[in-house]
Amino acid sequence: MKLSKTEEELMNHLWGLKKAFMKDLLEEYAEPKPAATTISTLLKRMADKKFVGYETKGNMREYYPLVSKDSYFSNHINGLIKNFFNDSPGQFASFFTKKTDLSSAELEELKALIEKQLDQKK
Amino acid sequence: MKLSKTEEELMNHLWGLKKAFMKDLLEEYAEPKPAATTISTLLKRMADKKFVGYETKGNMREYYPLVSKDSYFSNHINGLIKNFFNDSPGQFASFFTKKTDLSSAELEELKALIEKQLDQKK
DNA sequence: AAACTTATTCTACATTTGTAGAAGGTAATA
DNA sequence: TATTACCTTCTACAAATGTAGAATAAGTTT
Repeated sequence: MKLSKTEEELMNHLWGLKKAFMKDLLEEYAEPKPAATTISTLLKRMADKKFVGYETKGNMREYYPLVSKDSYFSNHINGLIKNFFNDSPGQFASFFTKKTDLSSAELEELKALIEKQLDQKK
Repeated sequence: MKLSKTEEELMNHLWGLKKAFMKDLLEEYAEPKPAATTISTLLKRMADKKFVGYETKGNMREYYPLVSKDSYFSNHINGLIKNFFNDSPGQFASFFTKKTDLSSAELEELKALIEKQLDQKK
């Protein structure tokens, strides 16, 4: 099961807030905000799909993610890589660094990260 | 406008072949292959969306991509980055290298690539 | 207790997506 | 030229998606 595009957007807000009432989530949206019922519908669908859980507090619910952003993304990206880059993360990585505009600072940071990973491999 | 998941899959085959008749595309699929009409429907929708063009040859068409895989992906990835990583490619990159399992060789390659990019920035 | 606020569920509906049969066209072939 | 092989378009339809009004429920305030 997967989230749709708009559900992903909402999920992302929820990841940011960690825990939130419907009202809080609605606030995250830029104008023009969607109708509150729209958010509710999405939350219900996401709860049905087991992507969010909630605790009932009075007449409302405090929602929280049931999957971490990290694990959600690993799948997501791996699917992408599988589909478009012959299942080769390396191919994807090189495409990525070539096609996105990273600043020098970001490149340095990334380089350091890679060196650290190389170290750990030994 | 965007391609749907299945359209993307078909597009990916087309990128691989560069030019192809419906028959050729159908062959790319693993068993159980979809119905030929299904592929035709998708091709028509993709043509309507201006993602593929074609040359008529007799009673059939030779299809070809109207957008390169590279540019399609830049958008795709940038959307992803915008949505989930605060619009920060660096954040995404570090997430990526941490979460995917790159081999030492791939890491080395990536490091070299980054160094080259750093050089060019000067 | 009445009125108000706010959230949730039900219902609804237009679009998009995934699939494919039926019908109709052209080129090659028997 | 009748048949065969393919292809494309038309039509269809179920499921998923994007949105949101109406109805309902439960605290909150007056």
